[in-house]
Amino acid sequence: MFQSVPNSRVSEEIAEQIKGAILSGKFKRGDKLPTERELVEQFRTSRVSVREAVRALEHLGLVRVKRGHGGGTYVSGADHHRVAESFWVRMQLSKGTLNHLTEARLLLEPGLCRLAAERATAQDLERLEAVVKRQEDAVKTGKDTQSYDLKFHRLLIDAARNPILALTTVSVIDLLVNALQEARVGGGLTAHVVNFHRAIYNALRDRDGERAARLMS
Amino acid sequence: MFQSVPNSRVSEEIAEQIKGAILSGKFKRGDKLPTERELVEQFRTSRVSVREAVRALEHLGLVRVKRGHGGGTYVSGADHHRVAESFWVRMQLSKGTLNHLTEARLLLEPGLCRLAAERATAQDLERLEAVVKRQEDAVKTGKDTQSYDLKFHRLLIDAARNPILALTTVSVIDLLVNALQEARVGGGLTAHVVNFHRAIYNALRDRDGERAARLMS
DNA sequence: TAAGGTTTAATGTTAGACATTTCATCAGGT
DNA sequence: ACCTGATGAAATGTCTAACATTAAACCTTA
Repeated sequence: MFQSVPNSRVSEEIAEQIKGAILSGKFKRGDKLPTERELVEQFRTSRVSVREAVRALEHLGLVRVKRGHGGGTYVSGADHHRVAESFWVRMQLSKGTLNHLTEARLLLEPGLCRLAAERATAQDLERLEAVVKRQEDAVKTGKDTQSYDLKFHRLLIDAARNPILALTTVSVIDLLVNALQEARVGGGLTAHVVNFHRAIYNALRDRDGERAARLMS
Repeated sequence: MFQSVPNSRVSEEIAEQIKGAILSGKFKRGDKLPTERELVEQFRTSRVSVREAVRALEHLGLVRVKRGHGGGTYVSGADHHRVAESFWVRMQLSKGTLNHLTEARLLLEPGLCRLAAERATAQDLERLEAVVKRQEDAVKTGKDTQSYDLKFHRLLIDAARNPILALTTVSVIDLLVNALQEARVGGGLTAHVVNFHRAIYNALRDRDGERAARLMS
């Protein structure tokens, strides 16, 4: 019915403008925004408000702030950590447990498998196979395989080409890995896991989403 | 190997402490935190740092700040809007579309149905049925049904008892509803929808997760 | 050439004043 | 009684200006 009124807080107005500039591509990943002092001049406001706006963008995961010489505000591509933190907080508020995280993962990843089976490009498959291969080597030589494990899941998530599901799933996995590491619950089943990865890769290559999803569970 | 060093920013240290107090239950939903000035005294720091900490909690969705007489910082229960905003930003960064949101919803909700079929309490079922009934009445008298539609989905999500999936799904639905409203894409299928709700309710009552999930798709 | 000190450019922090918003209260007029 | 408007009080919001800290680059010297 009515239009929303302009933001009452100066910093929100500033944040909106900068956010718009980033999302519209005026600033690209890695670019440096003007310094706080320059922004103060451009927006004709105080440093306090500018800093508050920059913080807001930081909390959105849109920028990273570095201090010291050569520091400043840099546009940072895709950072899931803020969302992960929100998830974590929400879980504690709701008396959630690690089981809830696992449950979420178990719901999300098979679905992502189906999507990935449809959408994975040749390059996606290539990368996936490379990781599986390196993981197999690592298993044989008894090296640590967790980093390959994570990389496999990340690649699979990217291959599904859905930014929302990707952000969610990456956050969930990140929390799970952290929490399990905290609890010293080591892998153990490494050899087992790599076989599954190989099988999932094969299913994706054959565009068999159902089989991939089943394996993922 | 080594422990992480304490947060370099004063405000982060403050935010951590307050967050801990809230999560540990020292402050409950609706409680009012001390005023900025009081916090300055307690933490022996400056108002700027305190304000920055409070903003961080605001961005986490943990507190709401009101100005004016009777204003202050209030602990706010469950607010999904910040996560929804993160989702939205990420979608724009990744050139995502509404289809991606729909896709996510289509992946999440059937899964939630399965969980809800297992876990819904008598009270959950009661509330769900009440909403379905009211929606049926609204359809007959030609009234607007969207609020009942939303309520049904919210209740179903809650019944699944998984805070992470709930937060995600509520955010996705919220974005979808907003975006569709923006695009003036009205419902139209209201009568159709309510029949599905009734059928899903029946499936949940019968603890038939599979059937409920299929209907939800 | 490598170690270590110095400069410098940026953000981080502090202090204090003033502006604004919001609610509560009370007075006055209808 | 009841609406209307003026006043006051309590909180956050904003501005200014100085100083602290950090981290990269540069320069000096053994």
